[in-house]
Order: sequence, then structure tokens, then C-alpha cells
Amino acid sequence: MSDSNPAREATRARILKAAKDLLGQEGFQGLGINAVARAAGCDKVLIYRYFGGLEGLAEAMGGQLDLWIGQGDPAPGDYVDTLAAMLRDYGRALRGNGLVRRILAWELLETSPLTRALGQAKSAAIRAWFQAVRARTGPAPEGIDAPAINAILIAATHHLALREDNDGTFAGLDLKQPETWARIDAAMSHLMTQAYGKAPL
Amino acid sequence: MSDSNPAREATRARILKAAKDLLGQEGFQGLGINAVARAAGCDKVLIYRYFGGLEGLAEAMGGQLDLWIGQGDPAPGDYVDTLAAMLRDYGRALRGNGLVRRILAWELLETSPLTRALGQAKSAAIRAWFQAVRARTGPAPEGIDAPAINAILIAATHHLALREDNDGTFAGLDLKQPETWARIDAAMSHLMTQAYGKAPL
DNA sequence: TACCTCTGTCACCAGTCAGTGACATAGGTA
DNA sequence: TACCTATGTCACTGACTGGTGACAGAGGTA
Repeated sequence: MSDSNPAREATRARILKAAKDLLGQEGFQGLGINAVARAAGCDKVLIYRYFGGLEGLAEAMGGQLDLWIGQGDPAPGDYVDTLAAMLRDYGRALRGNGLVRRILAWELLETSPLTRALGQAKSAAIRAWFQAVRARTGPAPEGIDAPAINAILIAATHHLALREDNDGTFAGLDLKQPETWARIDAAMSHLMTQAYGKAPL
Repeated sequence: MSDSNPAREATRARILKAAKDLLGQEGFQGLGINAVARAAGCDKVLIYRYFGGLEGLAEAMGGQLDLWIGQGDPAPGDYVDTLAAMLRDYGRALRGNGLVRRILAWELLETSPLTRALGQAKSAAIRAWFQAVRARTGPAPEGIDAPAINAILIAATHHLALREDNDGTFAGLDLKQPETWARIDAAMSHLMTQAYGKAPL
């Protein structure tokens, strides 16, 4: 098949790298056929040939999920501690990964074949992450709507990471300051321990 | 001045309305000079004359802040109850206002004169909202980093409202279902009451 | 040799974009 | 009357967009 052709593979890789770089730097607006071809230093017709257009290119990018979440292996512990640690690591990884932030923000604005292709790959990764947590810690405490609480905390993690990119402020907090993130980490831990009924007991 | 000319004012108002409608429906991508002029049924040169271009048009939109937050007056109560009620109302208003959601999402992606103009007006509105809460309830409980906790909960409210627009799922929750929002409301209240140390006492 | 497939390049298409200059017309003023 | 200002219309430019068809050359195969 075409996989055996080293020239084709090299060009494919160049296009993929250019697309990822472009998305991370310029954002979704810069991700057009012409711009990607220009950045990759090849003709745009090759993107149509090798990926079937932008949509196929996005699928290929989503398939390369070395990027989504780079969390390490947390030490096993009880549910709350483990979840808090993983969420904190996730937030840090997010703040260090402009490409993923762009994609997350992009998903909020546009529902296109591109976003769907990327989004499904990301959903699968997040599901796997949650299952890893459950496997490590056992089930969540009973009588508490853990999925809803966790969704709220993950949503906040996403949103605050995204807000740092632009004006850098949110609800009176200055997200450019490292101390602010320490406060947020502490507040997040506080919310989790209190919500799961740990400390008051 | 030009304010005395009714024809100019009528055209200005038509352009503003068209821009708001367009942004709410099509999103920020559709907000171009040509598209606004087309929707307003006038020539684009009038947008340049009356608003100085898209940037001035965005400033004018931000100035019309009848829209940002439409919350009513909550009954005075203790800090947590009042805050929880206002946050819940805010979330509902957000889910019912596509235009504001578009603008919030837009701010996450682009830092342009347009977003800055709109964003500053919104920040002022949110600050005023917080001050209204404090005025009604007195200071936050001591020993708790209320700004950080509240920022987290507001961030989550924003993010979940934004996620409903597109794929409608987040972290395993189906945001298209009304029951899901009831669960989120309950979880949000639970988080606040526990975090502020109310229930365990 | 002749043939064929694949890679890569180039030129072109129609459509849209932001922005500008020229013009017709209406309303008010001297 | 004549003049002037402001509203609104139209046509146009230059640059970019996504997308397609034609072509040149390389490499392998019969």
C-alpha cells in the first residue's frame, strides 16, 4: 500500500506537524487548506490526496493522541485524594499545552466535522482517564452525585485554563500570577474534600 | 450633532440589531462587515461611517448592556444561600441567552479589539453583581478563600453552559437532558454549602 | 525499450473578504 | 434661488479562500 512509500509518509508527517503547529500558534482561524500547505511547504493538493481534505486531516490529528493528556501515574490512595491529585495534574498539563487549549476552545464555538473528529478522540481519552481513577481508588463515596461534582470541577479547570490565555483575569482573579493558581488548587482541594465529606467527619 | 438626525439613528439601530442577531445565531465567524450589512439591509459603507468599522460596532454593542445579566433581586439571606441562588439564576440566564454565550466563547479564542471592548463591559457587570451579593449578605465567612471558590463555581457555570451548545456532552454528562441540569444545580449547591461549612455544623 | 503508477507543481476557477472612491439624492440654510 | 451637508447606492480593487484539472518527472515493471 501507500504506507510503503517513504516519500509519501514523510510528506504526510510534515503536513500533520505543520497543522498542529499552526493550530497551536495561530488558532483555529489559521487552519485552512492554504495555510497548512504553506506552513508544510507543500502544495495543498497533497492534503486532499493524502487526507481527503481538512476533515481527514483533523481526524488524523485526533488519532495522534500522544498529546491529549500527559498525566503520570498517581499513587493509589483514597478516592478524594487521588481524584484531587489527578485533577490538579490535569490542570497543570492543560496550562502547559497551548494546542490542547486551542482545541478545547474551538470545540466551544464551532460544531464542524473537524471539531467532531477531534472531540470524539478527546472524549475517549477522558473516559479512559476516569476509568483509571476508578480502578485505582474503588467506587466513589455513596450518596453523592460524583459524576456531577466531578464534571463541575473539570469544567472549572478547563475554563480557568482557557481564560488565562487571553485577558488573564476571571471573576476578579489575576490568572497571570502563580499565587493565584496556588489559591485555586487549594480551593479545588477544599471543595473536593468538603463535598465528599472527608474533613468534617 | 448627528444624534438629531432620525434617519441616521434608525439606521444605526438597524445595524446594531442585525449585528447582535447575527452574532447570536451565526457566531463570531459570521460577524463580518459584509454579513452585517447584508443582514441590516444597508450598505457596508454605512458601518464604516457610523461606527468606524467592526471594532466600533463591537464597542457600541458592548455599551448596550441590557443583555449581559438579567438576574432579578434575590431575597436577602445568608451568604451561601444568596450566592447559590444568584449563581443558579445566572446559569439559567446564560443557558437562555445565545448571544452572551457566543461572546463568552469568543473571548476564549480571540484577543482582538472587538473582544476587549466587549469583555471590559462584561467584567464591569460581573463586578457589580458580586458587589450586589456582598451588599445583601454581608462579608463572606472567614478563613475561606471565597474569591477562589466562587471563581471556580462561576467558571464551571460558564463552561457547562458553553458546552451545551455544541456536542451537548461533558465528562459523561448529557447536557441536553433537563435532569442533568437539576443534578448540576444540586451538586453546585452541595459544593457551596459544604465548602462554606454550613451543613456539617 | 515502452508502459504505468505515484509524487509533486502549477495555473486556474468562482466566490468572498475588507475597504475605498464616485455619484445621486434629500433636507436644510443663506 | 443657489449652496452645502449628510444619507444612501453602486462599482470597483486587491487579496485571500477552497477546490479542481492538467502537467512534469521519478521509479518501478513487463
